[in-house]
Amino acid sequence: MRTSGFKNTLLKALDGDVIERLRLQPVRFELKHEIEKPCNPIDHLYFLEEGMASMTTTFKDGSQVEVGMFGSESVIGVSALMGTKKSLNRVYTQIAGHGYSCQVEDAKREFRLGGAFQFLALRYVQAQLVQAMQSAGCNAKHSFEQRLARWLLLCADRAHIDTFKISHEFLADMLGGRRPTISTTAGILKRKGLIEYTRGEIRILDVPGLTKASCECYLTIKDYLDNYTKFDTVITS
Amino acid sequence: MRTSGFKNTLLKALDGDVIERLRLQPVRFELKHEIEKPCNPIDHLYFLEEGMASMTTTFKDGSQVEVGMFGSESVIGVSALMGTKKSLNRVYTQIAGHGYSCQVEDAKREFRLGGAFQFLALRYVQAQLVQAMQSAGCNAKHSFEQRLARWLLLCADRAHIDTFKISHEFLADMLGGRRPTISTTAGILKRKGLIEYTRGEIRILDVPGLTKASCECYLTIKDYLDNYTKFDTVITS
DNA sequence: CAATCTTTGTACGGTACCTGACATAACTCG
DNA sequence: CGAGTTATGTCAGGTACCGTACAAAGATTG
Repeated sequence: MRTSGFKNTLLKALDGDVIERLRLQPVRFELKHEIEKPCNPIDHLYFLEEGMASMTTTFKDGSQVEVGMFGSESVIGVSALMGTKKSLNRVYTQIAGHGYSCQVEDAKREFRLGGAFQFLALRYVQAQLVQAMQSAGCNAKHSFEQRLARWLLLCADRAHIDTFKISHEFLADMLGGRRPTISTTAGILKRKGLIEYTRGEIRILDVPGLTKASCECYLTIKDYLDNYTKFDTVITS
Repeated sequence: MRTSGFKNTLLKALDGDVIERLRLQPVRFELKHEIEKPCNPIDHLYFLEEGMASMTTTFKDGSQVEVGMFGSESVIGVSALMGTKKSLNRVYTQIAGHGYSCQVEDAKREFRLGGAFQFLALRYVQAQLVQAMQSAGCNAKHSFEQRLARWLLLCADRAHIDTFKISHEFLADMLGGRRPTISTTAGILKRKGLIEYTRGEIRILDVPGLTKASCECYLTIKDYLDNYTKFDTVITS
């Protein structure tokens, strides 16, 4: 019997000898820690075991919008394997947690072998692309209520928890809206009995209900993130 | 002296022996031809020499939003190299043109060699990701006028032309808006002297002016698409 | 426990875009 | 050249969200 003990989707799928070659180091991720800064060199890849991090695009005026989430299914920094030396976007911890780090050189060496690690890393890049593309469509067409519901559900799935510390202010930033809009929208979901919240903390009460309040984007992204390692994932609508 | 004669960024950058192994076939792309259909198997990669194609996400209600453009800098179907068997999105010709096709098996074989083709394909995937991520942010935060200007400029850059046949109806679909909104917005740009148009045809008159009317997303995406083959591209803001 | 800071509730005028409808103009084909 | 089709102009009422402001309530610090 071989239980690797990892919670991370990628690490779980890799053989012991690959894991050894990656020379992983345990890491803790504190709240609001900036894992990648735009234009800064990427020197480590990170595999989350617990917690959640967001990737955002930042505009010149300082505003930002979320374009992807990282949880225990993710690798942070795969773009380094794609030939990019410097990070394109900001990535930072939304929910504190822990995981493993790996030197870029070790990851690149393993990637070049063309085995399981390459396969999984490429599949994960594809998953990131799906997230970004679906977000692009979603942000153009769906209401705040739908998008807030989508965000809460995806966040809960990434971090495997139903209660998280997050302020309306931050949610507004993630969804590309204003804080008062989030407050009223969250109020609507609360009155519907789908969530409850107090100062700085939100709890999901009714997942099916919230799924119904969200747009199809939630399930599209969830399905892909849950199944991207499988050989021939197809998202059927 | 070695001039390959290709206009496609990737093909131009590849050695003759790689080109031979890819066993390219010339292809014409008719207007509104669907190059990839969602959930359909990908069996060819396409390298555009002239023309422009859009990738869109399609929602259950049939509406769609553009998430990426393909021009002479692109490869269509790279996700097949990332381990995906079936297309995730719709890709179709917006401006008729021509290029080359390549069997997925030939491309995969070449990709596995880990040489220049792999390098360039991976860089291009990264470029697609940048496009999708920037679009996600742009769709959330920028006005229709900015986004329309951005679209026209990117389209002109992809296809290397300043006049193209496209209806307001299609533009509305691309940007995720309604046709009347496009008509009024296009009217504004026309009155500003930045573009002119007649039934089904738009011409860009003033590129710097249109750039000013667009958002920063135009230059961010353009810079990346223009330079993704270079070793250490950094988008500095 | 008072002072301060952070987070949330709420209100209000303004604007961008939607929804739907109808009119007009241009191209296409018989 | 007339009929049908497709593309654009425009309008009017409605809604979602913005921008800003201020008040209230919970947390934190001295």
